[in-house]
Amino acid sequence: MSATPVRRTQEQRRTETIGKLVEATIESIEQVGYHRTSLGEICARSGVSKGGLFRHFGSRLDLIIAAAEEVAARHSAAFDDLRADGVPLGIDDILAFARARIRHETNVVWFEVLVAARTEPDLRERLAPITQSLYEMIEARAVANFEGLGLPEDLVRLAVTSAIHMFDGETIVSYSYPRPEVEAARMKSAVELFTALGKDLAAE
Amino acid sequence: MSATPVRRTQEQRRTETIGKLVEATIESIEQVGYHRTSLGEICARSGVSKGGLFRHFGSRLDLIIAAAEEVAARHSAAFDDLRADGVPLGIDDILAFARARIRHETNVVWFEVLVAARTEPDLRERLAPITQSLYEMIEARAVANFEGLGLPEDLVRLAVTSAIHMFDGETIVSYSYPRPEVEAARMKSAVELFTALGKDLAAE
DNA sequence: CTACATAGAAACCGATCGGTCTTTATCTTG
DNA sequence: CAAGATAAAGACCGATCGGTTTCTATGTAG
Repeated sequence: MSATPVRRTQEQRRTETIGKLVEATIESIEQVGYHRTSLGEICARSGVSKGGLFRHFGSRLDLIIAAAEEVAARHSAAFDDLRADGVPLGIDDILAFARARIRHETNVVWFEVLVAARTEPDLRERLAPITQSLYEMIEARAVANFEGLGLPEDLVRLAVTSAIHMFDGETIVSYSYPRPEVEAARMKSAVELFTALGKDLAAE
Repeated sequence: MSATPVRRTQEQRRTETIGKLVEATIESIEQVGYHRTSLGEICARSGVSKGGLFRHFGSRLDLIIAAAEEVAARHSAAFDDLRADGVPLGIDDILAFARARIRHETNVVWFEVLVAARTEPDLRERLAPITQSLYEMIEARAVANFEGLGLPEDLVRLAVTSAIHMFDGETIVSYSYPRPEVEAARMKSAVELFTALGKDLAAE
């Protein structure tokens, strides 16, 4: 009957179990939403028992926060891949990247948690710094990308967050009312608009 | 001890109770969110018993849908008030109106339900037509407002929905990460951008 | 190998969920 | 008024929730 008598250190067991729990939490929020992501659901998906769960996380909230941090970290990692060569990107590439990340399955975790945070003070308090540092990271990268082109930094920040918000709203609405043609047209227009805007400002 | 022996017709009792239930549902979603809006919560807020609730609504979902429809109807009514005189509005007024409606407390019901719908097929199916007709109403009004200025209808629709999505995303993020100065600057820039865009297109 | 600490399993708990059922109050109809 | 229909109350139900507790398995240190 064997079983798996693979010998692992305590540290290995610990991090592996934590990893399985966080991954299961992300997947569960993706697939069944924030509120149906119960501890039972997470345990079933991860194959970890409640006892195991509570050894590493003091509450459901702790696990949710860990999942949110992991999602933010993945966004960050995607940025690293994007500008690995250090060559500045065009506005079209940036918008395409932002849109793809926002529409990425992992990002629905962000939407779910963000909306839940509105009415859950504990969650909101702990999510706020994560949200803030995620935006700081994004904006800093955008500013760095356009460095030396004479674009006002504030405007770069405003433009990039505005585009993100637009894709956020579009994505959320598209779950219940998808309009692929309109969404494609929006992407096209956004590229044209922001490109023209960039040229105008750089020309000044 | 009296009580309230006010005589009402069955129709009056019916519509009054339904109204109280829908209103309580909207308030509850606003204040405690979609998922904590339980039947117990709704009954407590409305002063109606579970028996009374289930006389008029076959399930929690039915009541949620009724609340969503009411929220959409209120958006519609706000439009009626806005253009009561029939005079076309400027882009600044339109954006201000859109932003105010999206940030209005009642609209959080829409966000909550929209996000919940992603993972609840029953809700999504029934919310889809409501969402669609709400957008059709909004876009039709926008198109009507700019009639005769030579603006392509598709572009008007695209612009208005894009602005809405941008304010949607901004609003949702602002619950956990409010940035009043950035949000004000965004509004200002949006007005300038869309106004310039409108002039360019009308001039063609 | 022993003693101890950490990791993990699983039964268990009170509270709350959406929904049902039985009973009572109120209104309508003749 | 009486008889029937509709409205509303609230006790009740099984399922599930987050969390606790008890107990076992596994790794670590001497």
